[in-house]
Formats: sequence, structure tokens, C-alpha cells
Amino acid sequence: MKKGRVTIKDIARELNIAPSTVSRALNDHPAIKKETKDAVKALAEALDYQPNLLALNLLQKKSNTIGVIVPEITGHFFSAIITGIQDVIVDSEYNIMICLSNESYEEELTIVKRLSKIQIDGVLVAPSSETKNFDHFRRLQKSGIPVVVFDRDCPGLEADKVLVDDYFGAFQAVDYLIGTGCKNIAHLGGPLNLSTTEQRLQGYLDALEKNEIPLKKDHIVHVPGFSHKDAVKATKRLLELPERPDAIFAYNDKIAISAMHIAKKAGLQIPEEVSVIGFDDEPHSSFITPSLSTVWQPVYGMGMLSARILLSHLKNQNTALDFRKEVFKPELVIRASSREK
Amino acid sequence: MKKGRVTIKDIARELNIAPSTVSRALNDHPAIKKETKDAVKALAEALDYQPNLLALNLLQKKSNTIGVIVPEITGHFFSAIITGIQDVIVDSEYNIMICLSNESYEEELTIVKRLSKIQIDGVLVAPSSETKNFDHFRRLQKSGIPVVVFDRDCPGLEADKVLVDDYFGAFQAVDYLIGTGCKNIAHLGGPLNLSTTEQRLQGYLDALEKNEIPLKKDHIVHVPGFSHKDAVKATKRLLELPERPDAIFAYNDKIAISAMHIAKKAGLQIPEEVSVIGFDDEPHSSFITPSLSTVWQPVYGMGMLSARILLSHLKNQNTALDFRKEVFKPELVIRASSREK
DNA sequence: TTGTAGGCGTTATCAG
DNA sequence: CTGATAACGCCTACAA
Repeated sequence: MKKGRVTIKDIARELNIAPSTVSRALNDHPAIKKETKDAVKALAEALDYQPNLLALNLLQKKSNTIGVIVPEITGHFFSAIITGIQDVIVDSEYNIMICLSNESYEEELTIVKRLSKIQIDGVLVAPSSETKNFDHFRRLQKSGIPVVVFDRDCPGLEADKVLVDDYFGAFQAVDYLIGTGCKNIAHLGGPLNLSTTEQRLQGYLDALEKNEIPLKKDHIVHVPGFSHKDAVKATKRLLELPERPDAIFAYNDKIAISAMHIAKKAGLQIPEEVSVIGFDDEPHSSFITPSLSTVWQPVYGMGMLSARILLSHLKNQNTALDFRKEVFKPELVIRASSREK
Repeated sequence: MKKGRVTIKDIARELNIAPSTVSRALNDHPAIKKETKDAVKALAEALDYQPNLLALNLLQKKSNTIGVIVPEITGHFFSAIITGIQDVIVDSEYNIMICLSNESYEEELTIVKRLSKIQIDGVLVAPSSETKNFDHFRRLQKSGIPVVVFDRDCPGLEADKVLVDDYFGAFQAVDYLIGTGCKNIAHLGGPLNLSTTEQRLQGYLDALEKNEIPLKKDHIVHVPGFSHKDAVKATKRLLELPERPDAIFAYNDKIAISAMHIAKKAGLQIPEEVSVIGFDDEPHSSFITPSLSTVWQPVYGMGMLSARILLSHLKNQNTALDFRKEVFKPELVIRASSREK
């Protein structure tokens, strides 16, 4: 009785052949007699032989694992993206290691170092909201590890990117609000420094300009973090303005919902007195009262595409510099928190 | 110029010493002269030497990775648990591999096989709602891999368990409803076969019995899956009953919110005509209208404790059979979807 | 205090 | 068609 798992050596000894023959038989090497191949496979089956992937990893100098770095997973957005990634990767030989940066640049750095240590084969990343410097990703690329950026762009970083046309979504939303007669549209922006924040703000600005609505600077308030408290504070500031906004375009549903909560508490009718439009179309956004108008993003599809792009690099040893940039179109979803046109 | 990363051999050659000496120096072996130790460490630093964990894995026959199996992550519940797990594990030498079973027994089996193949060191698992047979977990245990079960119990499986007293939470909720004058309390149960479904149902039943309220069998409807559609269908069945319920205790917030949605659509006042209490206390449950009464669970803490228990096993090589069973107490959170006492 | 040799499990290369 | 050997990078007896 041998201890531990069976190895090809065990099978070889049993069959009085060389380990290398066993290895070839198991791998369907063309130059192996059918008989021996069958014999080996039969015994392997009988002994419940499991190849030792750890040994393979060492030999091939790769971990057969890809890393996924996201800021958090408690919201629906990144969870859905990850589900999309997962659904693609499970059909490959790769394993996924999900890492949470908690929106912290420091933690993101630590994660990258860790992934690099375990010889990760590829990385999918949505950078933290603090991340301004992308050298850690460049270091990965230099050591031959393909990096695919999703959702949040890394300006200046040459890599594959799977993004959403946030500008377009924001423009549509604000343009719609204007179409319903809103004149004083405020923007609850996301954390500064995020590409998505930037893009959505720009969409807001351009929609105003296109409709010749003068911009009021104090109608733009950036929510520093993703907590309810931050959103509440920002909303209160808006509602206490002398010229109270008659509409709010929020960076995302979470903030929009907090804003609606505060507005309702202040006795304001939604959408009669204040219209609200969010971004993301989280599943529960249609269940709140009034149901939230928002901008839908193809989260699941983004996850799948990101994973597919990474896999193709991994397969083709594609060191080529032909980075892909895929931009999904979001869609405006009108519900009850905004007025009719 | 050598290609690839630096190894201890490179350092050894450079310093004209044996690789084993380098290894020992790097690991602070006591029997190494301070001078050589310093020299080695200095050169290692200079050359940016990174130990090859893949080689270590093979040597130690372990992957330094623990697997986390959950049914899904798009809801808040498991995401929050995972965040708790992650926050504990990052401080250890282990990596986490998160795997989604999609509530499927088949996929769970596949995952377990995969984890076993990559020589996972330990497993944290919340079984799928389809899983009735736990032999795959037993197989892991037999091969020396500690298994910690969380949230959903595996009856009959001897393993560490981190659970919530679902019975207690359900009992409290229903008892409260009765205290507010509800006489016809229905239960929207979870998928059959889940320990949590079972426990919450039992709490419901016992609360009725304690208050001497006769049970009406058709007031119990089990929602087969976790989709909105399933919940809607189940709710409609309840509301069309000749003796319409004046309260609904739902398996979780998701179902409760769907139910409220339907009830409101049907023109029913909540909580005046129908009280609703959910389970889980998802973050957005306080933002819907009316805000949802529910049962809070210490999700983050459960994640942390589960991870700590697993780590302690890993550290102590604890093959011992002293399995821990930790049961957290949930807390009733009363909001606006239920009446005052 | 340090060097040598062997092995972890697998595959690839080169013989035979 | 198959066998022996070396190698992946590191560690750990055993020797010196």
C-alpha cells in the first residue's frame, strides 16, 4: 500500500514500463502502441490516477491561473461582471483568483505583487478609484503577463480594454431630462479620478450645452466615496441650494437611490418636483418607489468579453501590441423617477 | 545576461557558494555565518530575487490556496461573506479561489474535482440548493483537506460549521407579526432541501403554534428558485387565496421585495392590509417603500469566522475530529413594512 | 559552517 | 515504438 496519490511512476512500475511511456500514453502521443496505451489508461483509471498539476506548473513555469482584480463585490455591478468572466473561464483550463482592492491603491499594489509571485498567467482588472499610476500593470506586461482592463479605463496604459460608453449614456440621460422640461439639472458625480466619473460628467456637460442650458457650477457635487453617508451629504448640499435643482443625474443607482431617499424625506415629489436618473440598472432599482430611471450596462457581456480577450492572448502567446478596445453602448431605461416627455 | 527570473542558483554562482547555502541563508537557517547570510541577502535584494512558489508547491505538495464555493455572488449575502473571508485570508500566506456553483449540484461536483486536482489546501463551502449528497466533501476530508461549511448546513456531514440560527430569526419575525395583530400569516418559503428553508419554516410553524394560531396549509408556498419570476408566481398564488393572508413572512429580502411589489400592484396597502417581513437585511431593503422589516444576519462576521476556523486547521495540521459548530444569532429589524405592536 | 546528492511529478530530448 | 536522462527551482538529509 503506497501512501499519497498515485503517480505515473507507480503505473510504470506496475506495468514494467518506463514512466515516460506512461506519460506519453496518457497524453495520446501518436507513437505509442495501442495496446500499451490501453493498458496504461486502464490501470490509470483503476488506480484513480490524478495528474499532479503542481509538477506541471513548475515545468511550464505557469500557474494556469488568471487573476481578477476588482474594487469590491458587494454591489451588483462587479459581481455580475465576475459571473460573466467565470462563465467563460470555467470552460478553459484556467482557474480564477478573485482579488478585492477595496478601492485602495495600496491594496491593489499588494495584490499585483502577490499575483506576480504566484506566477499568474494573465490579469483582468478594474482599477481602484485611487489608482492614478499604472506602472504596476506595466510591470506585469513587461514580464509577459497580458492585462485586460475593464469598466474603468487606465488613461495612458496600453492594454486591452473593455469599456462602456459612459459619455453616451450620460448624454442620453441628461438630454432626456431636458426633453421632459427640466431646466435645473444637477449632477451627483462619482469619485474624482475615475474615468467613468469623468466621462459621465462630460456627457452631462455636453447635453446641457447642446440644449443651451447654462451650467451652474454648484449643481455639480462629487460624492467622494461609495457610502450611503457620502451620498446623503452631497444630496443635502444640492437640495439646500437657493436655486433647487428640478432633476438629478447621479453617477450610479446607489447614489441615485440615496438621493431619492433624502429628497422624499424632504417632502419633495418625485418626479414632479425632482426627477432622478441613475446609472447601472441594478436589479432592485425597478422595485423601489418610484422605480428608478437609469442607464443599463451590459455587465455580464462585458465580463465574458474581457475573459475571452484574455484567453485569446493566452492561447496565441500573443505578445503582439495590437490591443483591442471594445466599447459597449449602454441603454437608457426610463421608469417612474423621471417625467414623461 | 540570463533570461527568466533569478534563482538561488544564480545567486550561488555569483557568490561562489552552493545553492543550498543560499537557500539556507534566505531562510535564516541558524547554522549559517552571519557574513554569508548578509552577502546572500544583499545580492538577492539587488537582483530582485523572487522565490519560485511553483517549485515550493511541488515540494510541499500543497498549493497554498484555499477554495471558496458559493452558489452565486450577484446578491449581497454571499458577496459580503466572501469579503469577510477575504479580509481574513489576505493576512495569511494563502490565496483564495472563489468558485460559483450557480446553485447546481453538478457544477459543485465539477468544482470540487477541480479544486482537488489543483491540490487545494482547504475548502470553505456554502452548498448549492440542489445538493443533498455530501460525499464529494467527505472525499476532500479523506484526502486530508479540511472543509468548513457556512450558512447552509449539510446534515449528516461531520465538518466545521458556521451557521445562523435561522429558526430563531424566523420565530422572532412571525411572533412579532402575531403581536401586531396579524392572524393570517403566510410563508413564502425558500427552495426545498435547503437547511435554511427548513429552519425558517420550522420557526414559522412553531411561532404559530406557540400563539395557538391554526396552521393553514395553503398559506405556505415554496419558491422553487431565486428568480423574481418564481417569487411573483408564488405571491400571486397567496394573494388569490379565498382567505387572503394579512401578513407574509418571506424566506429572504429578495422574495419579500418581489412580494411587496405584487401586493402593491394589486392595490393592497402595506402594512395596513398586508404586513411583510423578509430575511437577510440587504442594504437596499431600507430604501424601498415601505422600508422592509427583516432579519439581519452577521454576514461579514460569518465570513471572517469561517476563514479563521479554516486557517487554524491549516496551521495545526489538525486532523483531529473536534469539529466546531458556531451558530450566530440573527436580529429582527423592524421597519415600515410591518405594523406597530 | 558549508557542499553534495537526491527528490518532489511531469515532460521533452535523444537514443536505441 | 519505448527507455533512459535531464530539467523545472527549491529544500533537506547526509557528509565533510
